[in-house]
Amino acid sequence: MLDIKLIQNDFETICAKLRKKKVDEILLEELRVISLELKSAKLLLEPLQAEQNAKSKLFPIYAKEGKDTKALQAELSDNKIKIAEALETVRNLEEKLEERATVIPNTPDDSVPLGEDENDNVEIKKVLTPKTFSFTPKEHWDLDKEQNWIDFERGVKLAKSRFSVLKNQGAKLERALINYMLDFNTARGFHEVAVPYIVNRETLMGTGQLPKFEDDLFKIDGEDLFLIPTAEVPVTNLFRDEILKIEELPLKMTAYSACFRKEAGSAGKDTRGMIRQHQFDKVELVCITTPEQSEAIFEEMLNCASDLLTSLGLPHRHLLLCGGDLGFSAAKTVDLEVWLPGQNRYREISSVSNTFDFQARRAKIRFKDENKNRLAHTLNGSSLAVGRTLIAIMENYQNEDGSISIPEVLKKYM
RNA sequence: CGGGAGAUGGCAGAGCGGUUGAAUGCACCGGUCUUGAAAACCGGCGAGGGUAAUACCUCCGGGGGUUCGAAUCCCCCUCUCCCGGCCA
Repeated sequence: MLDIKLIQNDFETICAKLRKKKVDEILLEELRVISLELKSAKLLLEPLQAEQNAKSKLFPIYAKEGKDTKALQAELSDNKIKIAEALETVRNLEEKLEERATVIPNTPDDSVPLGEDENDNVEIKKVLTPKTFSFTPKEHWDLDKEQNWIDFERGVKLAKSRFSVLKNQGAKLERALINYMLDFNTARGFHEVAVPYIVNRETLMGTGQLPKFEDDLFKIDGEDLFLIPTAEVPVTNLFRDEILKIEELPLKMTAYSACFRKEAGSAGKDTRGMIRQHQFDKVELVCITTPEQSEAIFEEMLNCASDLLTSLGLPHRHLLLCGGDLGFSAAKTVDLEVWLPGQNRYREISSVSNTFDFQARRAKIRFKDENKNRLAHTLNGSSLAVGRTLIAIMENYQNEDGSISIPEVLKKYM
């Protein structure tokens, strides 16, 4: 959530920043007006409450002195009605403010380039050169005809489209990748956690998926519970409503989880193969830091994911997302795109984001700094999307006879 | 899913209608003492809003109600624990 004080005191700056994310200024102006109305409504309410509190305390004193309380009681009964009215106004405004503030995205960092969509993202660097094949490399679904690692048809039978089944070496490679990734991350000081795949509304509010993106989530029928779209949600919320000790920071965590996404709005996109599924595996990095540390930790997370790809021998590039392509909660995001020789293009395989204090404000994740409670910074990044890594290995490690080699680092996991 | 008990500050745990935002203990922070540490003693120590700083307001699981006044009384919900059933 945005800092309402900034809306009140530095409106122009917020507007300028959110222009990068194409947020309608009218929404912000509305927010500003409501917040000011709320402020004055409270100024009306609080003296009434103060009076009620002070005068109510007179009753035991009057009783001791044997004084009559009739008049006082009448006066306070009257005041009570005024309080109820003023309170009603305050509550309505609070509700309105909450409703509007929670759907405004995070402000982009100054380093975020201007741009409309993914075409305006800025390539920072390429890592590893794609190898040249002496034959025409196949796409993973063609390779699979030979390998029989992925069963697309029966995935659909069991659930619906965009579900698949892994078999044989495919299933084993998936498992090997998860273990390898977790080991890689823990060697770099990230602590492993295993979290629930089903979370409540508050948790999803905390990281920003709700209230705005409910349609993208699988909801449990009859309960106010949802399947997680990423481990970022439960892991970040581990510290919701907590005040951490500054010495504990940065908190560096890594978690494997299955992820569930409705992929609403991506009809017709990536319908072939295993690129875009309703259920996929991912190993995630989540950090909670002080504002002072967050920039450095962001680089550390990015390097971790990039080095992981390098260690697997997978060529990739770093893309700095432009304002138009930034996610709701992110202030800054670098995507990692892996080279897929079969598709002859780079495809997203990781996304590392710094949300600054946006999620921390929503989730009330603070730390104590010299007796003061300050909002923490939260960061998240994939390291990596497992299914896409599997595909990348298939396509990059394919041989002319249709067989697939296993990357050296994974051999001991197979 | 059935029967019982409960939810209070970082933890433990009082309070059960009136200067109680909350006793006490532990933990924590500062000080005295000590070569240093421990012990002992003194002081501080929940969160959010508001203010230049005070005042002041809100919060005792969540929501509603009774009252001049609620942590305390009533209703609903959620969660936790114990007993039984079911089950990885």
